[in-house]
Amino acid sequence: MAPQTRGLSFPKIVIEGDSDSEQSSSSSEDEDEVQNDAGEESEQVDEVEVVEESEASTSAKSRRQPISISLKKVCKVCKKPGHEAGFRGATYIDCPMKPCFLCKMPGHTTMSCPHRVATEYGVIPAPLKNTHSSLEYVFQRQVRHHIPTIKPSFVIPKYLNCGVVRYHSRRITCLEFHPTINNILISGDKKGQFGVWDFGKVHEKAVYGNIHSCILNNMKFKPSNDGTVYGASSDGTISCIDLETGISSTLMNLNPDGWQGPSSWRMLYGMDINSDRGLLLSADNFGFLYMADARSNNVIGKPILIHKKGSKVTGLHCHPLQPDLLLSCGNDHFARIWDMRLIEDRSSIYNLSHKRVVNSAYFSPQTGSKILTTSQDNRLSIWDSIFGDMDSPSREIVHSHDFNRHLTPFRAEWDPKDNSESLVVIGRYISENYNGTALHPIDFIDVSNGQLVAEVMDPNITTISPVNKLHPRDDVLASGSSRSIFIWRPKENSELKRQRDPSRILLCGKGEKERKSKFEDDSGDDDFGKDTYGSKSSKTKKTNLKKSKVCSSKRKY
DNA sequence: AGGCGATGAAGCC
DNA sequence: TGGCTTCCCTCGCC
Repeated sequence: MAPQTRGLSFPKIVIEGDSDSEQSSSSSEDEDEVQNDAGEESEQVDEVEVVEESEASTSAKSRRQPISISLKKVCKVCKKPGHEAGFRGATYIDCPMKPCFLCKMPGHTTMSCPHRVATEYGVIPAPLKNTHSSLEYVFQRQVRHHIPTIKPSFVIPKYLNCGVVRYHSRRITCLEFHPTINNILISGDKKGQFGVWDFGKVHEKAVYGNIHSCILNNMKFKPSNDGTVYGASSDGTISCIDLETGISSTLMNLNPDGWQGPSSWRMLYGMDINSDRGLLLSADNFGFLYMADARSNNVIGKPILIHKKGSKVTGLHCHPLQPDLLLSCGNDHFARIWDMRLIEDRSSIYNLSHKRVVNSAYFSPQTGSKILTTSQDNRLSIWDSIFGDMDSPSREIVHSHDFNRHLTPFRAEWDPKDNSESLVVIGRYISENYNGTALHPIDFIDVSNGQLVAEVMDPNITTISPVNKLHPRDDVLASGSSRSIFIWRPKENSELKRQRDPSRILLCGKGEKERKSKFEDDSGDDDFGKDTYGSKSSKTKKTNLKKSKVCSSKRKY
């Protein structure tokens, strides 16, 4: 990470001997070092002590002491000696001086975090569901525990079916399934490029690069014409794209005068369509909501301040059944509910408070009675309008998704097919050691009880998958990981041969020809896993490959 | 293979 | 409020 290297790039190096202070401060870990050094005498000579001190004391010490260079290893996180944080093999060791990286509470590290080891993964029980008497407790524990849940088990698309590697030239920022044609997936990236992919035919794909000039934050199909897609971008425009031709027109432009500096450059993030009212809604990085007529494509009215002035509105969602309700979320740590009939500056009817930035907020897809939010405090929150209230979430689920730079923000998404409105998918930031490889799974969580239903991953995909979308009709998951897109299905059986067909994993971008020819060489190989997939080439992961039987190739995704 | 940087928010003064 | 520094598992390029 850049800040780490920056912090250590110009250390003051003190050349000193065994000063009194040094000896007295030596800890048990220093003793370990001594033991190690005893074995390898040559290392002792090369040791360099890295200390942050003033120039004066540095020169004074160097004058006084005979030259003996010693290197004391310090933790790269807290810069203190005695322990080290970082990857050991494929397992990340936390700095014990910092709060837990997962739940943010002090006193333990991620390794021993109760939210990581509990069977009910990361669950904070709903406040209203707590037992109030011992009798109730006995009932809950001994009777209710054995009552099976009355709902069908979830179908999890957990097998990698096909993918396009390096499809986009920058990281994926959004994905949408076509509302009527089953195998069409559209995608947007950080550069503003727009992709259309027929994952049924795998090879049929197109990327259009001249529509937006920077991040394509959100896309929506036009309800009255599913051959048209709207796109909201950080270039401040909403585009109207024809799916067949890739030809687009600009519906809205918030920066008609071009670049006048960062304080005036408007970027559009959240977007949704209210088909009952024929409205296209979008919101910007200064807290304002914009509306346009979805039929005439004309902008309607003035911008309305819906979040803290100057703060980004990260998402918008219209209620699936009640056209008068709108949900928004933003950098002001709130998700807010609005009545479209009365909407004006700061007129929200509910404000759902969070501890950090809210990445997304969605009504449950069928009844809209629940709200799911993803916040950068590493918690998913469920707000239940029937069995709870809007003052506090009816459930919070601790889940690792708090990385806020260099990755597309994580957004927990409902499964639109789940009638119980409880299955949710979200990518995981923190990695786990799976057979010696550090992987970042895509998590399926049952928000009715907080349990982790499934962790979806493939040993060949070592990058984080922040963008995930479940198909509106089929048991299909689309995931966006870095510049690549993957399709997952629930069964291997009949798909097995197809899945192991290398031609179902397309390689694009730089080195495409070379890679393709290599694939052709490999195509005769029965053991697909051995030679057609690869893994990361970083130091930690390379060592892991020795242990991993599957990942033995130099090639990577 | 290692350094670099694109980036965004929090927290401090 | 604004400027500056810091920040724990990125990722791809040079």
